[in-house]
Amino acid sequence: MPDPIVDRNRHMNEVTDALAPIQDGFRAENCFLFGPSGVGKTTVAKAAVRELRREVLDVPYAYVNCWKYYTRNAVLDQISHELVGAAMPRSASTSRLIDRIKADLHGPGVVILDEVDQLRETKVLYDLHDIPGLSWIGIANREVDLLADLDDRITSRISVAYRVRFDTYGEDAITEILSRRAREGLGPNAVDEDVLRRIARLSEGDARQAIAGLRVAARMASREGLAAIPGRLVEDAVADAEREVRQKTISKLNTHQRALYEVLAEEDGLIQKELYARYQEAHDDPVTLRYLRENHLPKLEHYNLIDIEQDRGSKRYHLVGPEGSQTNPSPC
DNA sequence: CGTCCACGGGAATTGATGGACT
DNA sequence: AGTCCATCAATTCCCGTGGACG
Repeated sequence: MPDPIVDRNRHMNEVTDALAPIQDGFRAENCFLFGPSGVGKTTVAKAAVRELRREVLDVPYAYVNCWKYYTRNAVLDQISHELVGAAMPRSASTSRLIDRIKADLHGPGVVILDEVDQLRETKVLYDLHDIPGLSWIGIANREVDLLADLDDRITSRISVAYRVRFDTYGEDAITEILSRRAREGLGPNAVDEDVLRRIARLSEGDARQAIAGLRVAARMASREGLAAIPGRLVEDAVADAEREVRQKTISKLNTHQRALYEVLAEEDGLIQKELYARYQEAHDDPVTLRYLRENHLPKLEHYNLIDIEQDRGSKRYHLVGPEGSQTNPSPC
């Protein structure tokens, strides 16, 4: 993790400003970071908190990924664990968790809510607001998603003083990011500036993807016994990196999601009803359509494994990704 | 219109688990 | 130790809404 974050000074300053009141012992301003993936939102949020903790020792903080912990209870549970570390019996009631956090928190504290737009129960934002001293940094892809979901009662009580927009990284910035990584991880001359630039260009502003590409390229080169990364590996490396990420995602799917995925692998472009019918045959313990719609389908979409095309009254589901993807028959 | 499709709110059910009560 | 109660997450059931289409 590089210390000065490439090209994010302005963003860093805004978040730092939002947190500034903590240095005087007050509650910080809530702030909200949004922008596409791989542009450094999470990195900036964490760095800002780290910097704050350097100034004001022991400011309690917690990091919660709302994609993973999406219920009110799960979020609060996670916070109570991280904020003070004290273990609480699992499955404590929400109100007890809140009391617990209130009791443990003396003075200001910060919570980073990553992927806030994935929260199912936005009420939790209100809960947090109700805890003296606590403030949050919300992270999401698009601003509208969060605001649309909050109901009025909540919106009117919670103020978000800072909204920080992250734009896509340009090629230069990505190249610079890669260059630092390469220098620190691979030595001073392992990679040509030119090669880095090509990796950057292929990863469309997504730093995470670019870094993965660099890693794969380095691995390929060292496997060939080379000290530097030759340009000819770039295309393959980036494609491989994408495939790797994808494969990893697929391996994490549960049986329902996998069944859906496999149905689509056989027959692409089904509408919801058809997809559900096929899924029911493919899975020996199928869940309801309602539930699929609420959970598994959005999940697959979020993982960027499927693509949904609006086709008049219905929706067509497609697999996303490199054509000619080999179906990997290895059972896990 | 009537129908098909999809969406999503909300109530109800089930099962696990921890705590209180006896 | 045994019983009962509360809470939570996961899941299902029921259903009104709304767009598109013939």
